[in-house]
Amino acid sequence: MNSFTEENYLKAIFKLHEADRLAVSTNSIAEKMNTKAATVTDMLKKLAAKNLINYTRYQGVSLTAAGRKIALSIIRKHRLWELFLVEKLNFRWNEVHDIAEQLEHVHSSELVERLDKYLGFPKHDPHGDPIPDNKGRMSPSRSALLETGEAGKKYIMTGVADHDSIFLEYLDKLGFSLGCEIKVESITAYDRSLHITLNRKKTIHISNDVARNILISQLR
Amino acid sequence: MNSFTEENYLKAIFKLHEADRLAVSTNSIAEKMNTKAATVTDMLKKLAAKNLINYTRYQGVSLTAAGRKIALSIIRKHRLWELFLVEKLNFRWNEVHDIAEQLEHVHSSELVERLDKYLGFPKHDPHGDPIPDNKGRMSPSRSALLETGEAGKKYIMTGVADHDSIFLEYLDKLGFSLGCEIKVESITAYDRSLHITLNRKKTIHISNDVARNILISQLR
DNA sequence: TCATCAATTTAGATTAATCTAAATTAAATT
DNA sequence: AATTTAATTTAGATTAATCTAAATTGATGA
Repeated sequence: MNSFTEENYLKAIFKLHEADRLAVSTNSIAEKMNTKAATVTDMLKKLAAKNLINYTRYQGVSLTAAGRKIALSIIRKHRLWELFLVEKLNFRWNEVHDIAEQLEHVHSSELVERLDKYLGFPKHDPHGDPIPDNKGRMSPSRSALLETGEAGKKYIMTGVADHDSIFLEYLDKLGFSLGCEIKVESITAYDRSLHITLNRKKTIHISNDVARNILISQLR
Repeated sequence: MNSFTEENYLKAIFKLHEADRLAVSTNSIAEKMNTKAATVTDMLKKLAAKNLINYTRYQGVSLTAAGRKIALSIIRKHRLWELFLVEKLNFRWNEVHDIAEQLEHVHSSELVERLDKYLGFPKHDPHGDPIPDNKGRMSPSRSALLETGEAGKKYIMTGVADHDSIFLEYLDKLGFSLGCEIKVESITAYDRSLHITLNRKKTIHISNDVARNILISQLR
């Protein structure tokens, strides 16, 4: 069995690799995990000894098949628990991350499968992120960002790129929610801020910073 | 915040004190926690330094109000999660203990309160044990043991004294379940084994070992 | 009362995860 | 190619939880 810490390192490496498809550096892991590079090096040696990562000094790391499998199972649990918290216990989408960080480390494959069934074998979590199935497969979720939207066109919100609670709460307040319709009315050339209409009801103005963190798919 | 380990020690001390109302000995804790006495001594010093237990060398320990509060909150979480697993995820009563041992250490009072509400503010877990409320209050559960039952009388099963999975599975197979009606038909003087009828349907024979681990209340 | 024994504690190590500071290496710049 | 710089690793400590073995203490019973 692997410790919580090991599981968290594997998850971090998976996510960093997902973000930019390169070999993952020691420093980037240290930043993500909120520790020091020296600590990361020690852990990398340990994970390499367990054949969970490919590691050569100074060269960065990648996950082995075994490491990837563990990372995906943690992400699966995290996202299932997040959905449980929102759907069944009525938490809001900005309140569930920290609790799911703990729940994701509960070891019981039976529990995960039953939770999955209880939730109706969902494909996405409350932030629109895909939930891996028990084989580690998940939809690639190649969504576009709202900042690439064109004036006059309509989109559906499919997720967020920033999962920070502050950001999510702000989106809530503005009226955004997963699946809402977003019509781009106009784009300001100067700062790339947008005027948009949400669900044909409410027209608001958002900065490019916000638009860059909202995932959309085209509505035809 | 307290570590999982500290929480487990507090829970163990609470349960040992509950069993026999005496000061709890180092050895009994070691046995319950599956560690060595020396390890326990170290931990007792640590818990005493945090004012969670009253400890004087060679004298055994008791919980302070603060320690008791933590122990009860862990037990509350454990029992709520067990009920969730049985009621919502359809686990059987002998499958939930190990998973609840993990879930009980998830820190989030909001989560516990919402879970409690989701389950309808239950008073008992799947084994008939009382669930402490968020103030730490719980019904004393002063049940009698089936071994004290009298021939010809009827009882309701209210819980079990032994929570071992093997025992629970055996009870299942015999047809016992929480709330079932038990009529004591006869008692064999020699070995104190019992002939009983379950739910007016099925008459079986059980040893005193089994009867000693079933909690009942009189049916009037 | 005093010797004996069982329970408990202390002493000294070990392992996992972390740190700081120093050393090393690879990459970038001149 | 040589030098500088930034990233990474190593060295050496620290803390929490654990262990074994030795020492101590309190209780028991002769």
